[in-house]
Amino acid sequence: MPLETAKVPNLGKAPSASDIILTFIRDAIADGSLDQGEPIRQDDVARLFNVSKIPVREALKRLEAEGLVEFHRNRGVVVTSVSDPELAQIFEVRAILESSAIKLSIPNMREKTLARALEFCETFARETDVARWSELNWQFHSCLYEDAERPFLVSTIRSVNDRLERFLRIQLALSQGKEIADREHREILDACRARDVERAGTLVFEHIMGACRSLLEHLPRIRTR
Amino acid sequence: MPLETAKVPNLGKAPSASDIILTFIRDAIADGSLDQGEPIRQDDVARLFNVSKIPVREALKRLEAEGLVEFHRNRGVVVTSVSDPELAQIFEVRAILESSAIKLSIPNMREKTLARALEFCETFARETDVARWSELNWQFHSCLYEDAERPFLVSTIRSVNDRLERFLRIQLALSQGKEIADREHREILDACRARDVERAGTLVFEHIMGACRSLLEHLPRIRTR
DNA sequence: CTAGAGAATATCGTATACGGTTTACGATTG
DNA sequence: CAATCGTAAACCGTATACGATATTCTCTAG
Repeated sequence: MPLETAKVPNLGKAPSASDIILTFIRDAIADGSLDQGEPIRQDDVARLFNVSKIPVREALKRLEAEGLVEFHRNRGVVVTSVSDPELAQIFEVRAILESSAIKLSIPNMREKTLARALEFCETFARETDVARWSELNWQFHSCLYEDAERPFLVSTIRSVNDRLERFLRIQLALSQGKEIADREHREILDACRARDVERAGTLVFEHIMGACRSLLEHLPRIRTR
Repeated sequence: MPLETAKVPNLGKAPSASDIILTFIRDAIADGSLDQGEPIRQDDVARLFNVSKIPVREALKRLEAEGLVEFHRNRGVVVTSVSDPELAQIFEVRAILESSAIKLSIPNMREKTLARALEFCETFARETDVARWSELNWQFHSCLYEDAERPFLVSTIRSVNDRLERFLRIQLALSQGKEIADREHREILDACRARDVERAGTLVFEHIMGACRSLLEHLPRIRTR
């Protein structure tokens, strides 16, 4: 009598306290509620979740490895500050990886994928809630890389994107930010339809570096470094 | 009276217990003393260092974020297994990033850098201690990317390399592995001297993917996945 | 009123402790 | 004898506790 294995909630994969806290802090950095340079008090977070510091520290250690926070011995954890040149370099790595991904993807790209990408593109264009733009933007991008069948490449891109998330949200919210993104998305899609590998790669590269440029132009940075 | 801030050993960053354990376990995975799939018992490591489990767990959490180990809730931590396709994808990302890095580097490459690279190249060729090959190989590669002045790109390459470290050591130890690497290093160096950006990029890409191929050919993998 | 010493406070890093889950294994039953 | 069950041991995740370090406050000397 095999029990209905399908609909049983999988207890084995229940997230641990540190998993939940990890996601919470990562999101808080992404949406700007934790600004760069801002300290993260372990006891505060622990109290917030009614847990001890230990799962909090474990979550923070993972975020440290992801580059989102920094530990300062005996002084505490702060959200990593990103200087302009660093920001440009992170965008550049993203551009390198994403343009490679789309080049690998196009030769295998199915009609169905093109249709889904168009769908995401239009959902993005229609969405009025600023908070969701970045998420829909990612759906469009990652959809295009799916047929490359390179999960590791995509997850690497994802992790670079995580570092940029807070800035991407700002960039899209800039005047024209979303409109320009939408226009460029459609051009990229056209190149994919035409199976023009080189053009698509170049467009993706420029799409990303363009976002970087407009961000740097509009960010009045008063930071120390 | 600004003291030489550059060369003062930064006491503020004295390594914590978890830092030391992190390096220890990472090295153990790199040199093969911890094989893939092998469990890492928190209490054992703690006893080894005469500390509690807590710094051990924090180190493991960082290694989890680096992709070197996996937590299985209530069952323990194991060294991440890498399937053949995954391995190929990691090598490919490395090839993409390193070929881009050298292309960005060559236009700014100084004579001094070329001289240093040649030095590393020859030290690598002369070295007889298998254990040091991989380290010297990295010195040669990273030296070539220095003039790109892209620290983030180089650190991204470094982190991809960390995932491959255990396999790179195997690859270099294969018959002819080191000799082929040496020959290709010299070709790459020639292209750099000639400032031939495209050729250098292609050579680096092929150098890395070639290592990947020879590794996959010679790895008799009996793993489940 | 200011600079500096010293005490009080906040926060950190880690040890110890413990309940909960998984694993190993011998007992039990069909 | 094989399969299942029950129990004990091993191991994990997290709470509590505490010494160490950093920071802030207070008080005093100049």
